[in-house]
Amino acid sequence: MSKQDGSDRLVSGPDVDDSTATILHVDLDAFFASASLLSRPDLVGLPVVIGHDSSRSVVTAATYEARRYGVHSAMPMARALRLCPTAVILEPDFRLYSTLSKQVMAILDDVSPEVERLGIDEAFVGIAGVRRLSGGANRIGPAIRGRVRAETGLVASIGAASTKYVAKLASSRAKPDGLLVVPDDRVIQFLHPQPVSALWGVGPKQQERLARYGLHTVGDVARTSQERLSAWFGEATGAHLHALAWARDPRSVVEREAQERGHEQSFGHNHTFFRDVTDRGELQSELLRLATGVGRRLRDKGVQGRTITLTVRFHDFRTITRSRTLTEPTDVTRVIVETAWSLLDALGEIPPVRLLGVRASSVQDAADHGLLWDDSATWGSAERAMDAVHDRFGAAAVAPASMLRRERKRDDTGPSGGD
DNA sequence: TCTGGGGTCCTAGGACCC
DNA sequence: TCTGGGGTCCTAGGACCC
Repeated sequence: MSKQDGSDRLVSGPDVDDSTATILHVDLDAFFASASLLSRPDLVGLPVVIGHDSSRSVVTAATYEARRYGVHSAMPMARALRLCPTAVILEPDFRLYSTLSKQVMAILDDVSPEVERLGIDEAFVGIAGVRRLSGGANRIGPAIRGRVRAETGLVASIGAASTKYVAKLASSRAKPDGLLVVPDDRVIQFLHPQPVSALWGVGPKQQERLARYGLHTVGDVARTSQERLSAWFGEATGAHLHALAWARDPRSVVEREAQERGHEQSFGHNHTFFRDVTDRGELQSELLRLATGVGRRLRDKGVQGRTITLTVRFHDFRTITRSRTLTEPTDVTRVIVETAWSLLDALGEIPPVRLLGVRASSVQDAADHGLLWDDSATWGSAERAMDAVHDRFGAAAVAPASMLRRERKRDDTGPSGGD
């Protein structure tokens, strides 16, 4: 993939043939960092890193100035600071990001009815249906970039092609602050020289495996038969790699399952402790806190999960999961936390714990359990009542007693007090 | 270098049923 | 008596993406 610091930036001129480029991929440049700098103009031009200033934190986002030092997202904060000691660290402000994201998406909705959001800072826009009225990528692209800049102060880069995959790849090469239109007759020459990591789904591990077979570029993969790729990497992966290497990507815009379903397939929370934890009670109360968040989100969405998964990461980063599929799907915190507790109990003696997680999956629309008069139904209505109070008076108003105790304890130490 | 938190998808093995 | 093959569900782990 691109080097993320803009050093291999590629943009197209106004005369490139845009007749086949029916899909745009719009991606905000260094979104969290740029957004945070809107209220800190004094920091513009300096290396700025978004994240928590604590030893177990990682970089959430970095400005291009910081990236030039080798800093990138997901990098441990300690390492980032070693690479770039002058970096300014800013706490993320997700409320601000969400507001700005909605503004940008609204601009895209203005451009075309075919907009598919991908996370908070990117989207596909299908423009086949609007090109008669609004022109092709060469006109719409700059128009979107201009509006985003004027109305939000943010910078968007845009890739355009006939497939989602190539459009997304093009936007990453156009960064920062660029537009790259890739016509169909130039797709192969654009695609094949790129490293295999440019293939969607190829990360560090897969890259290593491909290298062992002498495959280093997308072209190398393209010239390998699908049968051979499937034999080496498995049926699905082989077919996937071969298709992408020839720029075959049949997905249309707004064909995303979650978007059609209206909700995610799973809901989970996890938490990394500031220091490793051995105390059973502390583990249990953290599970309660996590399960409370999960239950709340299920009820908010009107869905229920049938499989509860506990994740435990030990001090040495070894990570295990244990799951249980319930006979009935649930949105009841009590049921979720008791399942998580029993999964934890079943582990017996365990090493010090670094992270705990709780996730509900096999999610379906909430069933009508009105006829069920068991404990969980009682708990369910109690929790719904609590949700309502929560909505009116805020999080502190209602919480299980053991959580309140825990929150007080947290306030005592403070989030960075431990390190 | 010492690794966040939100997710998705794939693989593989075992249980179970027909 | 010892045995096949397909399908589905569940569990665990892991890679990957943003």
